[in-house]
Amino acid sequence: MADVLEIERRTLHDEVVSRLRAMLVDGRIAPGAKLNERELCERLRVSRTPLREAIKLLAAEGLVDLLPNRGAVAVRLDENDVVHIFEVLADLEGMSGELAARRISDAELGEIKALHYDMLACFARRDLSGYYRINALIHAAINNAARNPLLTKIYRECNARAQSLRFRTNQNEAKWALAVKEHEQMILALEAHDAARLRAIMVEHLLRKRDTVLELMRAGEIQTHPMAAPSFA
Amino acid sequence: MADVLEIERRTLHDEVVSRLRAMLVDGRIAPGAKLNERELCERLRVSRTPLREAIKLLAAEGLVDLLPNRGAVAVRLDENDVVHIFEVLADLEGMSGELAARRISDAELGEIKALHYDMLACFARRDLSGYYRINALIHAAINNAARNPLLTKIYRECNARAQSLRFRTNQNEAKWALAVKEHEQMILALEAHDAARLRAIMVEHLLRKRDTVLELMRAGEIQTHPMAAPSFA
DNA sequence: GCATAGACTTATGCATACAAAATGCGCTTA
DNA sequence: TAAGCGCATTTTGTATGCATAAGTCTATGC
Repeated sequence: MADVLEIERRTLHDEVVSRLRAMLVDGRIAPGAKLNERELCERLRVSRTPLREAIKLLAAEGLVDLLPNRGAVAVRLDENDVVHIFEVLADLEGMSGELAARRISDAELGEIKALHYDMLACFARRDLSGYYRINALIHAAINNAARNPLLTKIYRECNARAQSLRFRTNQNEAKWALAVKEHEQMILALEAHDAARLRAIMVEHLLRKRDTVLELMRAGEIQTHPMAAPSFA
Repeated sequence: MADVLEIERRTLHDEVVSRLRAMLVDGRIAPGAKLNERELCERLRVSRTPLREAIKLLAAEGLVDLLPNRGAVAVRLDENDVVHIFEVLADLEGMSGELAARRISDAELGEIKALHYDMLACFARRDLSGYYRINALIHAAINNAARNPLLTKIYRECNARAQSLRFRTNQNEAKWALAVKEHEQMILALEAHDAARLRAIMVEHLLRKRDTVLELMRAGEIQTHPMAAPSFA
C-alpha cells in the first residue's frame, strides 16, 4: 500500500475556521455583518470556545475586525484597503512568477498549459464562472511551482481578503480579451524560464485587475456599503 | 486638550499574545520547547481560555506548531524553512524599498539618515547589540515609508519568524563592513527616489543575510537542535 | 531479557457557568 | 418633544469542569 490513509483528526476549531472563512469569502456573511456568537454557535453546532478561537484566527487573517467587548464584524474594505491589498498581491504574484519560471518542472508546465486551454474554452463560451475558477487554478499552480510554502500561505491569505470583495472583473469584453492575452504571455515566459519577464507580466496583470476593481467600487458595483440587511442569510 | 487619552482596553488574550510572542522571539521559550498550558497559565496568571486563544493565533503566525491532542511546541526551523522565510522576506523588503523610494517624505528621509548615523556610531564602537537595534529601526522606518499597512503586517510576521532563530550575523568584520556599505547605498537610493535600485539593494541585502544565517546554522552556531533542556527558563 | 498489554496519570479539547460590559427601552424631566 | 437617566436584557470575556486522547509505568508472558 502506498501510504497510510491520512487519519482525519481535524479539531473542531479548525473545522470552524474553514467553514467561517468560506462563509466570509463567498459572501454568506456580508461585509460589515456582525458575527453573533450565540447565533453562529447554533448554526455551526459548536460551543462558544472553538467558535471564539476560530474568530480570533480569522481576525489575524484580516477577514474580520475585532471590536473589544463588542464582538467581531466581517471586514468591509474601502478603496485604500483595496489599493493596499492589490499592491501586496501584485508583488506576491510577481514573486511567484519569478520563482516559478526558475523552478517549474515540465510536468507542472504541461498541466498549466492544459489549464490555459481549458480557460480559453471558457473564454470562447463566455463562461465567466468557469473562467474564474480555472484562472484561480492557474494562479495557484504558478504559485505552487515557486516551491515556497510560506509564500503560498501568505498568497492565499491575501487572496482571501481580496476575494471577500466578490468582484467580477472581465465583464468588459476588451478587458477580458486583454487578460487572456496576458495569460498567454505568462505561458510563454514560463516556457522560456524568463523569471524577470514573468514577474513583470504578473505584476502588470494584477495592477490591471486592481484598477478594474477600483472602477467597479466607484461605480457602486461591489457591495461594500452599509447594508440594508446587516445580518446574513 | 489635544486628544482624548486612548483608553487602555486590551483584552486578556491580546495581552497574552503579545507576551507569548515576545517569549518565543527572544528565546525565553526555546525552539522545540513544549508549551504546557497549565504551566503557562500559572506563569501568565490567566486561565486556559485566553491562553489557548493566544496559542492558536501564534500558530497562525507560524511561531508555534499545533499538534492535535498533544498541544503546541515552539517552531524549530530547518534549513529549508530558513530559505523560504528569507526568500519571502527579501521580496517584502524589496517591495518596501521600491514603494518607500517613491513615497518617502523629507522628514522621514531625514529621520532615517539620522538613524543611519547612529548605526555608524555603533559600528565604529563595535556595539553589535546597538547596531542590531538601530538596524531594525531603519528597516522598520523604510517599511513604514512604503505606506502600506498590510505590507507592514506581513513584514512584521515574517520578521518575527526569522527573529525566532536569534541569529547574530555581522560577527565577521568584512561582512559587517559590507552590510554597512549596503545601508549607505540604501540611503543614496532613497534620496534619489530610485525605486528599482532600492528594491535591488534590499533584496541583495537580505539574500546576503540569508546566506550568512545558513552558514551559521551549518556551523551549529544557531540553536535549532534537540535541546538539552527542552523546557524554558 | 525484551516486548507488550493494561491500568493509571496527565494534558488537551470542548462545553458550560459565571462576571462584566454594552445595548435597548421606557420613564422622567426640562 | 427631545434629551438624559436607570434598569433589564443581551452579549462578550474569562474561568472552570468534564470527557477523551496521549503518555507512562509496571507487570506479565514469551
